[in-house]
Amino acid sequence: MGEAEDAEALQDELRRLVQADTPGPDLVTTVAGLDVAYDTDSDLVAGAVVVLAAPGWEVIASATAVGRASFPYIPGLLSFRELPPLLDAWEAVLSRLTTPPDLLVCDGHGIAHPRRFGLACHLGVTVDLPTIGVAKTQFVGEHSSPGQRRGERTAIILEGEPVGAALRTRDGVREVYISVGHRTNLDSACRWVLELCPRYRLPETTRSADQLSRTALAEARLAA
DNA sequence: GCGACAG
DNA sequence: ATCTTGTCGC
Repeated sequence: MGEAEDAEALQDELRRLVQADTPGPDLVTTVAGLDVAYDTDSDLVAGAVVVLAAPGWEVIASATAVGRASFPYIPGLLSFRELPPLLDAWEAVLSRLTTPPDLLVCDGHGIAHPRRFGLACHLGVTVDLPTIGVAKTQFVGEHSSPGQRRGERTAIILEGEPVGAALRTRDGVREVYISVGHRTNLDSACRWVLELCPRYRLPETTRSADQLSRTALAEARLAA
């Protein structure tokens, strides 16, 4: 059995641990954003985690982790490539906080995945906190085009099941793709994403984590 | 078999 | 993912 087959089998096992929602009032005061940057001509990777606080989304904590890519990019197995650097950065940022973030926003999909276990699900069951996936491009399923106004959305359907939403975060911009990761629901996910997009198409968490991971990678290249 | 395919 | 600043268009 190859690495890919092992990884797929693990996804089918871990999928059982995904929880649909966290009961109780969904107060969100801090949100984490996570991203990974890759070097063009080496296996250097940099994971970054930023923590933003409502309502202004200022960065209250952040951490990065530089390492070597240990798994290739294979559609459907992205989490096996990105989780190592993300978890390293996650541990670092947790040590700088007194309270864990209320929500983690991932760059990629959650259950909108061939085996219903994308990056957001894998990260969620690993840290056991609410996670959502916010992807810039579609991966699986079909959906109609949502209206051109901010907040409009359509369902992403995979094999007859709703697995996410194509959400317009700003008037007239291309939609983003939202799906549940762990311990949350699609309505809450879309609401949080809209709050995180007061000005741009992508959530402030995504923008901030993306920028931090790139600068961390650039610094690592100089040192190496 | 062929093409598509998150980041 | 990555190559990359200013610039064309609404």
